[in-house]
Amino acid sequence: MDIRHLKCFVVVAEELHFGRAAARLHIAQPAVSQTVIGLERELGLALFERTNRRVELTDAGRALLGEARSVLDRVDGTLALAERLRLGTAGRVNVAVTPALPPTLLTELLAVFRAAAPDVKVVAKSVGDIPDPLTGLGGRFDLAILRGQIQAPGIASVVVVTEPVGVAVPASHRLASSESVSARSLGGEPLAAFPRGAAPAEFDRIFAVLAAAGLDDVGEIHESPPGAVDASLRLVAAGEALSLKLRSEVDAFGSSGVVWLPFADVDLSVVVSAAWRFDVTSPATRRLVDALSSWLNQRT
Amino acid sequence: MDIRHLKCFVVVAEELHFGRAAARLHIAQPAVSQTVIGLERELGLALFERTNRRVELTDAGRALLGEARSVLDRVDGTLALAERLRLGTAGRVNVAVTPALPPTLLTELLAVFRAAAPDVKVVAKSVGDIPDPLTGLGGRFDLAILRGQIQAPGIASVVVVTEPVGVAVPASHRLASSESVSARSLGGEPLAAFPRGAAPAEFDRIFAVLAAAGLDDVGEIHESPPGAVDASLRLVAAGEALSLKLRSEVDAFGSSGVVWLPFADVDLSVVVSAAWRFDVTSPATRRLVDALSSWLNQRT
DNA sequence: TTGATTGAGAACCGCTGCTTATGATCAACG
DNA sequence: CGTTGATCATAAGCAGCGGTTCTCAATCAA
Repeated sequence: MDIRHLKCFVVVAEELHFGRAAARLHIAQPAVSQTVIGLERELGLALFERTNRRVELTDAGRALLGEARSVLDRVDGTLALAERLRLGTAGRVNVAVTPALPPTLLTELLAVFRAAAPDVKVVAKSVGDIPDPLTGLGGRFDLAILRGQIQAPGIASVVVVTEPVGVAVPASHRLASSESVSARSLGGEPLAAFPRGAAPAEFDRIFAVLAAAGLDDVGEIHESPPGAVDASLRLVAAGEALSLKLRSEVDAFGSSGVVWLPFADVDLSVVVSAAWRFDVTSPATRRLVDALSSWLNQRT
Repeated sequence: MDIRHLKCFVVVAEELHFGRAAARLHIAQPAVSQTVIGLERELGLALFERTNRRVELTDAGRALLGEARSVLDRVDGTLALAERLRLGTAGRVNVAVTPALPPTLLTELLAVFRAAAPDVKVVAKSVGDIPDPLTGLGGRFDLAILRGQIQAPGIASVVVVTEPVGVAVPASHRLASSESVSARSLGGEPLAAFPRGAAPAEFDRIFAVLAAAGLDDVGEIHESPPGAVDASLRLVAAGEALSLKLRSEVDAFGSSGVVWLPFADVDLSVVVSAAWRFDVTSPATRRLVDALSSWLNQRT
């Protein structure tokens, strides 16, 4: 049995006329006869009762018509799904996400993706601070949202947002009333930060910049798990430490015992970018990237 | 796209190995490659990611696998239904039924049919007293349950039950205490009966037999619609008339003001038979007929 | 490097499914 | 009652497709 057989059967059943059925199928009438006869032979059942003047469904034909239609419906469904997969309006995109992004960014991005392609299943997976998740993890990811920018052959990327790092200060602290702080003024203050081992390059870059701006005596460092922004900020709120943070991270922190101050003399910006393999991208990924870039343009 | 394509796709997806898939499909390996490639071309999607050492489903392949399986399931369902239709364990049988059968007979027969073939839809339709519903109504019926026996070429029949006609008498009537009645003793009594026009041959046969046995002055006749046994019996219960009835009809009549008496001198038996076209019978009809005859044999 | 494994490509061939032409049958109609 | 038209089935021919076998290319293990 074949889809061709079923299609032929269904159309003849609808027309009850071999000639018209043939016209609808864009084939000649004898082909229709042959196909129906072939199906009847294979099933061992008469599907139609033909007089030379009228064609009628047999009871068996009536019973099988529904089944045949459901097969064809499923086939159409399959083709439709293939179409959507091809166009990128359906599918699955695996997104690698680094922790410690601006707190609302991921949900914003997911909303953008959902709006652009509701039937695309976006699976965001938090990865450690891997230099290049796209190629590094056996290519299991289609898209990556990272801090910094990837420099690798075949990898395209776009900056999603860039936000300056400042200092989270307890409301009771002597610096809390300032407009901004200098690097040097952090001297001797206890700091809450992620452990150096979690992202040595980032860690060293930050303190190199601060040192260059005059911070020579770094105070004690309270380590919190990477990505655990709240843990650091609770220490700050308790007056136990200062912490390098994004303004949005402080804003998102519920309790109000913390003040965010920009640096006056150094620029510690966090750049968040999206990256994907430029050569091999699934249609769904391509569509998400397009949605992302048009969202960025529109937001200027 | 073709069922062959889908089957091939599903098997390869299950085996993740073209050679083994070919073995399961009982074809050579290149045919499997060609078929899968053909499907991928048609859909415009890569379904598998092949290294020479490993075969994996792509995301698109994973998404389509379920669809493909559901198509194949429906196809299997269709073939299974065809099989059952061929064997007669599924289908539809149109049964022509004459009114005025013994009251419980039809439900008994339907129960027998249901037990023999639960998935066969038995549609009983009451027809007037047509001499031969099998051929007379454009052959729309597969089976007929009738009074009397059909004598027609190509029609097979079997007697289902035969039951004597007696007289339903009001409990207060002078005859009510008799063991039986003679034809002559009905002389002058008002009778409740179906109108002669409903079945002239039957009507005339009955009264000819009664006349031959000595009934020469038939009383007034109250007509009830054919098949309206209760209407006649209510007249009897009210003492307004006698009525020719089957014992089972009187037994089935709820109220108890009616007595059934057999005839002492005439034999007015109702024969109920099932009839079907001997040459063209659908498998389901054949199965029901078989069930009926084995039920009759077993009931001896 | 060598051998084994595995998927893809090439060449061939028979079956199948489409075509056109024709036949058979029945209803409608003059 | 023969004729005509409509309709489905059959016949014969041809092209394409799906299968085969043989072979190659790439990769991994030894």
